[in-house]
Amino acid sequence: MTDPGTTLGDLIHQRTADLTPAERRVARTLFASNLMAGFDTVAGLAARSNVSGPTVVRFIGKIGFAGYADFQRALERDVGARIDSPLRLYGRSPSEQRGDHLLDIAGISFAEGLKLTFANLSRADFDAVVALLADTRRTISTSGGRFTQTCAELLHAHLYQLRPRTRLIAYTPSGRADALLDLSKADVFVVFDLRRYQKDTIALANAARKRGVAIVLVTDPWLSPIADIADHVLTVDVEAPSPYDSMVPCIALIEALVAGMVDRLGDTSRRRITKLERLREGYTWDDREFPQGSGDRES
Amino acid sequence: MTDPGTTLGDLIHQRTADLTPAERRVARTLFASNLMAGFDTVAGLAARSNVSGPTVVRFIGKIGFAGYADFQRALERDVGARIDSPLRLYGRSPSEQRGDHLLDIAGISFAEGLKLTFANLSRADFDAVVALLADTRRTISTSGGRFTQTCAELLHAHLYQLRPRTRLIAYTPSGRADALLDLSKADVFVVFDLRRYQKDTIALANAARKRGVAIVLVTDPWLSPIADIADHVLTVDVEAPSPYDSMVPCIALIEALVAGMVDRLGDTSRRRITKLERLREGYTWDDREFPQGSGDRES
DNA sequence: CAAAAAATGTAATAAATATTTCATGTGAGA
DNA sequence: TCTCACATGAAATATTTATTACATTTTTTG
Repeated sequence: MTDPGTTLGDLIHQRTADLTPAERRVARTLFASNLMAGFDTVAGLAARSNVSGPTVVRFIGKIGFAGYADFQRALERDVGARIDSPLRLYGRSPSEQRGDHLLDIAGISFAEGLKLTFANLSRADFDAVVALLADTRRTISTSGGRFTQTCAELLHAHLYQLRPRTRLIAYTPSGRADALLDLSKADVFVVFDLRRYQKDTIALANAARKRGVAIVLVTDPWLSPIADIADHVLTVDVEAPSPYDSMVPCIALIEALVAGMVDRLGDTSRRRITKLERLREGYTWDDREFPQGSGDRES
Repeated sequence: MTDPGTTLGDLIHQRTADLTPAERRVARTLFASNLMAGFDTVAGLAARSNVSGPTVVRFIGKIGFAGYADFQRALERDVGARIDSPLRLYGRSPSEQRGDHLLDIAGISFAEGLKLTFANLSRADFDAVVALLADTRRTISTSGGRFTQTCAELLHAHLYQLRPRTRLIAYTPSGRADALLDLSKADVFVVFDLRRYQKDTIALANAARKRGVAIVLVTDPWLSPIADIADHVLTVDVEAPSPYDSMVPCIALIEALVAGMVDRLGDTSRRRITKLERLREGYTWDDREFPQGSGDRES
């Protein structure tokens, strides 16, 4: 059965490559429910995933189980290992808000989210993406959704500092349409898609795929449908101490990618940065009356 | 089905009095396994409890479920709500145990920076700022520098969701000039200025001061000159595992402020969010086919 | 653009499961 | 000791469920 030390989630992640699109949808619903959907019947899981029963069965077979019952038994052990102790479960009172100021709670929460995110990021994918981004012959296009456009902009700003041939796809229907025209096979398309996944972003990614570009997806652990067609998927946590999702881990990932690129590009990028700053000194409208600024990055 | 707020465990405990000895054994088996045994079949649970199938069925009926299937669905939700962070934490294939990958170093570094930032933030200033931002009679203007404009945009996007009268000052000379015209005494001006401090941002803040607005400054521990004239100063760390400064703690602070506002505004903001989402449903071209996401925020 | 291969769903089937019925066992009170 | 109410399980049954075989659709490839 499963190796000791390997969780069911890992197991599924490992075999993701061999899965067909419909089967991947099953994997997605599983992840989206913390695997809880696996306790449903075959038909139930199939319905939730918008696939047929046999697809679920084939999926279970592919990830290495003899049958659905076998899978459920493994699931029971897997989930059992991760559930809180009974004392915690039934002992906690509703108003057990240990902790004082919101800032204390938020600080811990953010820090934990970050650690989790970075611990679970695939090293292989991360390195591969850094390599892609550091390949200065390719053009890098970045894009995001309503909120995550911010992330795309930040990544673009950094990339722009480090290398030529970077492009930010404007978050407008026409901007996105135009972008498609220019995509060619040697390009890289970095797309941010956190829940709730936007249909138009998915459509954009699909169109990009057809043009043969390499697709890098940054998404949450529930996995955007774009994961099906992406060459590399990087997942970031979105848990936050508020009803909203957090972009903190996503921003951290972006900065980590940039750090990786700096390592890799070394002098090449350093020279470019210097050049850029010279240009800015001469041409920008700001900083003109106060020309003392000379550091790496400005705010 | 189960009452909201009552866990399955509580439910069983409540009905314990009505149970026969054999049925109580079933309850014991369930508790002994953190309810996990409930995912077994009727026959399986019966065997584990040393009772017969019918006893299990009668037990399920007594605690208020229509049938075993009904019980299992409830169990799924109950356990799912309490399970530890999904698949992570233990995950990761054996070969990639934490080591010296950039991601390991970056993860720790970011987490530490966050903890430090939040530990050192002034509680008083934080609360005061939340109060200011939650005062819906005032108009809130946000602005930033070349890089930190991103932060201003993010804060603006959140504020806009939560309350009326918010304004993002465009990062252009004319945009900033125009902004000054509209600033009045009852306004709040939130400005981001991380090193290296931009002269034009400082000038903008000075002009705003003259008009009598309340100034909230977010800066790094070295303090932008704006600190001298600001009403409230919030400092965030900028250390990063790269030659660049990090915006991660700054983003986290923004999200914490938003969390504070949600607490404070409560229903008022909730109603606004609902209204906004209704409007969007009617008018946007995206998101129509993917309504499954349950998160409040979209990407 | 056609042919081949792959993916996926439909329908049939076999297995298992939950549930009901009913007989047996157990203990309390006359 | 008898009886009655209740608890419990064995066996039968009706239902649900997983699985297989096959047909249809979609995608890939030459």
